[in-house]
Amino acid sequence: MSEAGYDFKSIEEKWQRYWREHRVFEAEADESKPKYYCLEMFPYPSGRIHMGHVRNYAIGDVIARLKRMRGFNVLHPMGWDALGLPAENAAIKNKTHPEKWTHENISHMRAQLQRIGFAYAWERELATCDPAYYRWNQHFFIRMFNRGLAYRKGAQVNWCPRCLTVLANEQVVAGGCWRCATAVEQRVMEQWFLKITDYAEQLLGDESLLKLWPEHVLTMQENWIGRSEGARVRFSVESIGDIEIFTTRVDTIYGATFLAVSPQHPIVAKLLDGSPHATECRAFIAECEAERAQRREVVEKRGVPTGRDAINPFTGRPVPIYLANYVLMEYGTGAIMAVPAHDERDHEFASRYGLPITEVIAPPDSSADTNGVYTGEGRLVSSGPFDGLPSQEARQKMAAHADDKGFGRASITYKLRDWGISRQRYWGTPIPMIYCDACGIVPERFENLPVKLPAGVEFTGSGSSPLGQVPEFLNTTCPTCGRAARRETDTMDTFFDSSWYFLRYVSPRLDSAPFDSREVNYWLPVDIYIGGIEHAILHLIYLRFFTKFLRDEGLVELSEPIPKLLTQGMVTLGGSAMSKSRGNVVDPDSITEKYGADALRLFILFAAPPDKGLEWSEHGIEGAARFLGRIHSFVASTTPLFACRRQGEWGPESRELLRKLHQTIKKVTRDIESRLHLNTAVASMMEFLNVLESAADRVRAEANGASALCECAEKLILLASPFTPHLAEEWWELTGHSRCVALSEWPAFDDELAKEDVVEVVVQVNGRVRGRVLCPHGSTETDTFSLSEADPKIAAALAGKTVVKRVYVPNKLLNIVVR
RNA sequence: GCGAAAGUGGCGGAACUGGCAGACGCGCUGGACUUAGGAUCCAGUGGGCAACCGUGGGGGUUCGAAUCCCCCCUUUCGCACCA
Repeated sequence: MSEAGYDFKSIEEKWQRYWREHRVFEAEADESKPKYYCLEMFPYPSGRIHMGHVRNYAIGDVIARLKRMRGFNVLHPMGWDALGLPAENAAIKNKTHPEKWTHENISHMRAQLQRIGFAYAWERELATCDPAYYRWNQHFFIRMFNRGLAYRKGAQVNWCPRCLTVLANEQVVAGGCWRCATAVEQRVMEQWFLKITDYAEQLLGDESLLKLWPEHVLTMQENWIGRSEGARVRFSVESIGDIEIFTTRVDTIYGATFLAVSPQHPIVAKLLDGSPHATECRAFIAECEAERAQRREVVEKRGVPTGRDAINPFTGRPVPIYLANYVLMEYGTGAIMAVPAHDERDHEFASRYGLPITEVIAPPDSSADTNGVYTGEGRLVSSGPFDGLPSQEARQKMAAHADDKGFGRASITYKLRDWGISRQRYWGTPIPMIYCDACGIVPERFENLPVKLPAGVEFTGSGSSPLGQVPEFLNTTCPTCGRAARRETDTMDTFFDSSWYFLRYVSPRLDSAPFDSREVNYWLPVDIYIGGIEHAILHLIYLRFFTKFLRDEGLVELSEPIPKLLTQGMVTLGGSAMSKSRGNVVDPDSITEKYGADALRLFILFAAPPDKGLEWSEHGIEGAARFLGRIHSFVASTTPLFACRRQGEWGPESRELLRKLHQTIKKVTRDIESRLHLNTAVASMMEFLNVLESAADRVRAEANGASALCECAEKLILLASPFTPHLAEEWWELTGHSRCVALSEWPAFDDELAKEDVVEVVVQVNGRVRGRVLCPHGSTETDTFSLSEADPKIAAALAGKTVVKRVYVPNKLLNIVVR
């Protein structure tokens, strides 16, 4: 026996074995039953399970277990996001192969998860590093290539000098690598990209199908996609050509007093050719490059004149062209029209260099203090034929005008860029492309997949792609012409792997296809997806994109795979995230060792609602263990009574207790199923136990009291079972049940039984509580008022006053307004 | 700077649609049992002697506000020259 008063260790082992041997949580498609697909984000096998995982998976486990007891055919799988950098870094450091390191971590972490008793369909476990899995990554990649969705281009990329690889824009956080925070450099490399931008509009539009996603996640995605409506307009430059700009405020174009071009803009070379300012410009470009390489934060706006002018097609007048460090090559067209009177950035630049500021928008409220810049809307002035138009109308007319005259058009621009997936690393999915001198870039044949990662690789960390150093891998023959050819040596971003794993779970061992469509049609969509908020943009945009691609390929019927999302909050200790560097990590194993898995699960669910942050507390878990000990004692004391059979009516004490029981069943059910407030579900079970304990002696003393106590014990065990499954099984068995509790039916609540016959109505006088009266349920306002007048305290508050008004909320409150 | 969310006892948090603020747990105080108690059980626990006062601060709407509206402060998280 332990401190807890029950031998959790052997109880946990016993039931974990039982569940495994009886395949209790394995899932089979069954058209005769409604399905429920409960999914949690699979972990990266870093080595150990941490508290964030425990919380994430405990939340999912309660939901999955409850749904099973509610009669659903539940799919609740688990797997491993098993490719990625840390394995390779460990390989360099420890001279172990990434595969070995990964598999050892998986074994350890699987055992940890099993010790916490999560109800997973383990037979469906998958790992993305398995060639049988990543084969389908390659398959999908080739289909994307064939569809024109995967393409190669030389691009300026984010390069992490520490991880020695390229990072997607999404993986650059505040100028640093998302994994190691090393300052990211810019390099130009040939890369594979996926045309996620083709789906920008759908990704936005289909947000309407995601009503059960947290609002802020959708907002983050919208901001990330960054749709802007505006216009593109071409300014001509004598003997050079056109410079196209993008603007959302074409209504201010008459106020454009200069053009600002990114130093990286391809036209710069032509602009400088023969320009007297070429030397200064080149120096400026070099400076900007140096600054960008260092990723210096918020630089002041600077620039140099190119000595050339461009013609504003609306006014026909020339404006000087500047190179400016605040114009991004990656967004829009890499060039802007600068309107200092109506844009703060342009204003700052113009003020610095003494450029003219021409006001063309009159604010609706002329008294508005604009500090020299008015960025709002208004009526156009000094804008030729467009004078007097309101901004919005002017934008339409001016875009149409540009279109008519052939120098521009209305246009939509997105912040979202194509997804760069090439990684110069070993431990990822090989990109299944072949370079043939005769045929060019050719995909591997489908029947030759998977292109497997070669075994004999040296992990030196020296920089270039490890796969390029393996001749047996690198050298191949062209699938088209049969001549000698070279393989692509880059591997895929691991977000590719996790973009479709939820589909693989439905048929994880299938060899002939990535997934069985019948199974997909049965199990999908995912009914609830639970994971960390940190994936709000990356993973959760990619998997939406991927699903739309698969739909367009005819492989799935869905547009959105996950209609309901729960983002759980972080687990903190001392107010900050647990991390090795801070030295504030609490290891789940040490907790299960000391208090048991059930206490750990219960506490982590009780301490805060799932979507909020959770502050870890060792004291808190003691409270959870105490609660379990009390149920254990109660169950033990009730066990001998289970032979009793009820005869006749419940006694008054029993009736009262059963009322509380049914109120509790109602609340627990609702809190889990509709509100996802698992913390209050636990609280109401605790509340019920408090009532149960204090009433037990009185109840037992009356007729049928023993039956009432048995009823309470039985239902309480069922309610607790999703939270503390091992003890619940043990109690269930102790009280004489043969079928395991995990497969038992969730208790139904009886509204009639739950209803109070007598309610306490709060009586206020002028909004202040002056007393409480006991009334029969459903009493009228008049009856309640009469009762109130009889109460001495209330009567005192009413004495000498005139009742002006009464507000009555049946069964709850009576407010008497007096003067 | 922009955007979003949140501020409730000593602490984590409850209060679902505007209707008893502080459920439940931790901690604390006192007591019981005990060789012992960091076990268990019982009682108490927002502040104030009271009337009363209390949900970050100030206004407002309402019979009634933690909840709705306006202004301010603080914290957290996103985005951060996106034209």
